[in-house]
Amino acid sequence: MPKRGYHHGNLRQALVDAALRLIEEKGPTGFTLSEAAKSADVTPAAVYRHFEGREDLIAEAAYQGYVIFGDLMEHAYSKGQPSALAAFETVGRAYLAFARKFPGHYVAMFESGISIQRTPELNDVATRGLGVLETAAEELSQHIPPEKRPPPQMFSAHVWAMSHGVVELFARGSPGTKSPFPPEDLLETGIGIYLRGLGLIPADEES
Amino acid sequence: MPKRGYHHGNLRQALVDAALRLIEEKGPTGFTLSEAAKSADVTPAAVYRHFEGREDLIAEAAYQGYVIFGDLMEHAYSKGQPSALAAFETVGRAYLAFARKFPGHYVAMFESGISIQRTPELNDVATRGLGVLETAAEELSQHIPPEKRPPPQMFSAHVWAMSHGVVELFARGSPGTKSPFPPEDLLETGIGIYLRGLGLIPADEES
DNA sequence: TGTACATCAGTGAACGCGCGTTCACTGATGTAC
DNA sequence: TGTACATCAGTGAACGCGCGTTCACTGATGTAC
Repeated sequence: MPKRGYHHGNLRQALVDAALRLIEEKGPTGFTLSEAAKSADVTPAAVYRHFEGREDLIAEAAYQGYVIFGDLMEHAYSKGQPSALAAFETVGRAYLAFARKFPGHYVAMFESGISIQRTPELNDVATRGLGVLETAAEELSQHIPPEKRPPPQMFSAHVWAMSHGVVELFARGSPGTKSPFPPEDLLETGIGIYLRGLGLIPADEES
Repeated sequence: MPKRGYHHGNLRQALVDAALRLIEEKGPTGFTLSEAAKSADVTPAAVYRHFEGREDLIAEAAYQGYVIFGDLMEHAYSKGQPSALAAFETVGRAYLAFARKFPGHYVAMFESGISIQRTPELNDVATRGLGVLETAAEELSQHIPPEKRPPPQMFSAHVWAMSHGVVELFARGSPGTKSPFPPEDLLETGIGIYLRGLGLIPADEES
């Protein structure tokens, strides 16, 4: 353990971590600056040494989430290469994996009300992660028979929507929205059926 | 206008309406009991004549939402009869229509953290609305070639997830998640492709 | 129809609480000589 | 190596605020006779 002296040593990151933990537990609005400070063993006023205020702290948490998200998506994308289909499926799976593994980040990113355009840096990093999904969709799109090829943006919007829906409804402990299926399976089969509808998977082949 | 006397006349419903307006504008946690009371031209304490407290007021808003939701879903279902496919598609469209037309209710129902099991009445009415989706899925499921027939619950979970995802990401004004397509089209095409993947729509037919 | 009275929907003051934010401060740490 | 000093990360007290909730109350409304 780091020596606990008068100076914290890495308070900035400790506050972000505390915020993420709180956001994960109580939702984006259940989190308070004071509680995050307390959780880092520090006075609320100390937060202002490192952040402009409450919003700024959440934004940093979201930022870090987008960085991880972008890395995971890019890694998944390249892992599936050179097959456009494999790359796309791996990216889809990475989306859910991210939401499961980093629920605090996920909430900070997509449910905290933080605008993606808050700063240019935030916008950049967010665009990168979501861009991977769009790139994968675009590439896969080339393989779709032209007569049933939707615009790639629509394509990726569908997949994003289904992924997000599965996360929100079934991957979280929201009461009353339980499903007898694990979210991984739900997303996997859902995307599989969708891709079959696009003619990307033969009708008799399981993804 | 109702005469503004000492007694309000219909304060209970006025409070629910105010709550719905606030929830729609500021999200489920942005809403406060005090503000709802002020918005109904009444002291915060007056709320306690009609509700047990803040939670109870939100729960009533959600309850009323589920009632409308159930009615709309049932109506859509019967309108699509006797074709299982038409019924299903109409129900799907009704889902989005509800979210668009009653955003306050939608948020109160699915994002406020109110448990569906809060009261038996709430549970009943919620189960009814969502049950229609499941029934429609089950029925349509009969027409799916057995070798690619998923369990009906999985089927309806997919559709629910995509619908919810479209609502959350594209039907609301969440900044940064704009799509060049109207949510109606997104959902319509998304479900269409999905159904084609199940072999429910011939490959060359547009829904 | 008029009067006495019970009901009960609202008031208004008060409460304790935790919030985000500010401010002057202190004392540990790092640097210059 | 030792000392003087600047820096700056934290403290702790204070603020004003709006929140949800309680309470004794008041006075309009509805009812019984």
